[in-house]
Amino acid sequence: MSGSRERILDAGEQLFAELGFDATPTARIAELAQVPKGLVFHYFPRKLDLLAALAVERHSDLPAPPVRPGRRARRVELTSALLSLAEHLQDTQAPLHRILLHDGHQHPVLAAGLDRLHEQVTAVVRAIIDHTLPPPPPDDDTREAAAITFTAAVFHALRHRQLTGIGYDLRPVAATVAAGLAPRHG
Amino acid sequence: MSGSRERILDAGEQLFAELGFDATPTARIAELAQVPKGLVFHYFPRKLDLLAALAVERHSDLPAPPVRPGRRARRVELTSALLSLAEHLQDTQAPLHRILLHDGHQHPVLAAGLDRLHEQVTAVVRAIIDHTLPPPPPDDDTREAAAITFTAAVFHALRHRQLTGIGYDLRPVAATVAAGLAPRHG
Amino acid sequence: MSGSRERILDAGEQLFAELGFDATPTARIAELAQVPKGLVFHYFPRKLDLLAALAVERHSDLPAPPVRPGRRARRVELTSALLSLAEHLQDTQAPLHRILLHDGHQHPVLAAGLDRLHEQVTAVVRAIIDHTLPPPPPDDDTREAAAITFTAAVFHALRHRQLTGIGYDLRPVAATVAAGLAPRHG
Amino acid sequence: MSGSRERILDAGEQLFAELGFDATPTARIAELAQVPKGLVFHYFPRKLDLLAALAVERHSDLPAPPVRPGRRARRVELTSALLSLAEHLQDTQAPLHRILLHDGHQHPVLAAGLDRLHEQVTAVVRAIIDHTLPPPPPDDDTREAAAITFTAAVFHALRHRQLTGIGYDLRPVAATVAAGLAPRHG
DNA sequence: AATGAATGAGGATTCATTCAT
DNA sequence: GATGAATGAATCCTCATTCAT
Repeated sequence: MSGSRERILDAGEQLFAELGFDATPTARIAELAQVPKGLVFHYFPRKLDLLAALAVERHSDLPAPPVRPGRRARRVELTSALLSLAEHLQDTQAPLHRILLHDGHQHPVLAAGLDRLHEQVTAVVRAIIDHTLPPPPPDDDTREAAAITFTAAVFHALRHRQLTGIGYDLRPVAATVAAGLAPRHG
Repeated sequence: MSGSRERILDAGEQLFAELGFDATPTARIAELAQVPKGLVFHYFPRKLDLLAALAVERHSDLPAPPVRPGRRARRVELTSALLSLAEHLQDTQAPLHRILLHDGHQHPVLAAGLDRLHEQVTAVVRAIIDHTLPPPPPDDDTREAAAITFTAAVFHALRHRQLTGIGYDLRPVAATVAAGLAPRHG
Repeated sequence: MSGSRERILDAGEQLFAELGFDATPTARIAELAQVPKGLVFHYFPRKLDLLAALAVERHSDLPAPPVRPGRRARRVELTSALLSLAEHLQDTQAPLHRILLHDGHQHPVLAAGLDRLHEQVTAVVRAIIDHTLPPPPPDDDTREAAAITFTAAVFHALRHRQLTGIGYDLRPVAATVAAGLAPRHG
Repeated sequence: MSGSRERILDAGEQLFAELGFDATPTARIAELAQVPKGLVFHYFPRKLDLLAALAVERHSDLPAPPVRPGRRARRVELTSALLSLAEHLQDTQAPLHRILLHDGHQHPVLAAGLDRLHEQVTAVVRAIIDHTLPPPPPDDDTREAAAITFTAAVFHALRHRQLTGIGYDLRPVAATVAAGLAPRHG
């Protein structure tokens, strides 16, 4: 059993998330993983292979949307549910997410992981809409457009935080999306 | 007259946009600028100073929104105006914008430039709303929320294109934003 | 039964001939031999031991000279017989020969193998002279000198091909050697 | 004026000749040249560029054939002149010659240098024949064949010495070549 | 201001070899 | 005998930065 390989993946995940792929020396990964430098290359012939392995082996499904099903929802709850999803993502900041957002261009597998994450967030947003929007339900296109809109903004917020260290206020976005889902005049 | 300094800035702008800050050797900047390597450090003691100088000296105001004022606008034109703004930004891809999006974390001045760009885009979106949304005008908060929402999505689209090389479809976003601006039931 | 050992020798022979001793990683030998890396070192504690083993175990006698004994030969056949020997050697290019020519300095056993090969070629050339040179027979020294001369040139041709990939034209050499064997004025 | 560059070339020439290209660490070149490691790469971005530069900048014309023109020559002098050329080459062993013989395959420029050297040696041999062979002069083809034969053997002798450290006896070769140049029976 | 030689600290990667199982 | 994880020294090369002129 090779705990070393996992420790290397752990170390890579942590350091790539923290410093970025290019700025992380393999020596430091080995150090953090407490393995000799050569072992990193035993498992991952090139540094890039470690990055790719992370994208493949360390993806995790997004936690289920934090809504209480079966409860009668009101409009105001849509925005707060959306915001709590966003906050959750910003606070959690899964290391892999940071990596994908920062180094998604380094390898096709990373870009794929980014798309996957995008789709996952959209799915959760979709679910939130379905569970919290009071009837009548929106038509499919409207709902999808709303989900995509919020997802794009969430990604921007994550990236913004990564670049500046400051959270991005998504309340206006949640409000706009909620408004876009409201029934309109004929 | 020191055309050299400008040529160095030009070269840095181009290469940082293309390769990223870290991946651009100063030697290559000197080469592209056709100046000796030492001169780069004469004007910009550290590589980072060149990057910062770019953010300070090479920002440009966003072109005026491509709408014809004084013309009676209809709802459909709001989304198309928003989309043409987004397309314009994606197509133009000012080098400095690429730099800000990719390396905004390298220096406070860059983060500031990013905020500035954000505000500029929001201003243009605001103007588009004002010029193309048929009466009655939305209240200020609603308009602002819509502007912020579209701006966030535009930034995500720019970054998405930078990472994957593929344009991001903002039509659903424009539709949602437009819907969020429509008058609703009491 | 340890077919593994033979497969390792096969792989080493092929790769050393192709890439040279220094440029051949043991890992690649193991891979080609389809054995685990550790097994290579089980049989051959040092990489050099594998090379030496090749020189000892993989030498083969040169094929008999391609002449039909008992047949009346004419002068012209001497040069063509010499050339066909040379061509045969250049075309065959036994892996071990390539190894000896390229890495003869790595180990005394290799140098010995090189001498052995030299002697074998000389013997064949000697035989060709004996079988194809019309009477009167040359004196021993003359014949030996001719054999040595052609052998040296053959080795140069083999090495030339190894370095440049281009065959070396030995026709002038064969002609000179044949002329040197011809009876002269008192 | 950069004496450093020349010192690096000197060091490379010496060490490549002594140890071979692959077995010579650039660090050791820098050390011998008494320059910092980085300077080697300043002048020769890749190790191979240094090797190629040697082939281009360090070739030297072969010294004029050690014959005294205008003097009446006898047959015996042909063989001794050829041998003294060979001995001269074996003793001198210009570093570049060792490099070409050992690493001629590393770069096209080296292969070209090898051809050049071959041609130079042939030219000298040709000149020796012309100056020492008593009349009647041989026809052109015969002379050329003799020159090529001796050249091939000289190269073999040089390589033999490089591999084994032992000089190769070219007397039989010289004798054969001389015999091949002698006038024959019709 | 201008120049390019000089410097040396990394940094990725290779690879023979060892060793516990 | 067989296995592949483990080891770490060695090596090529990169690059920001300094500095003498």
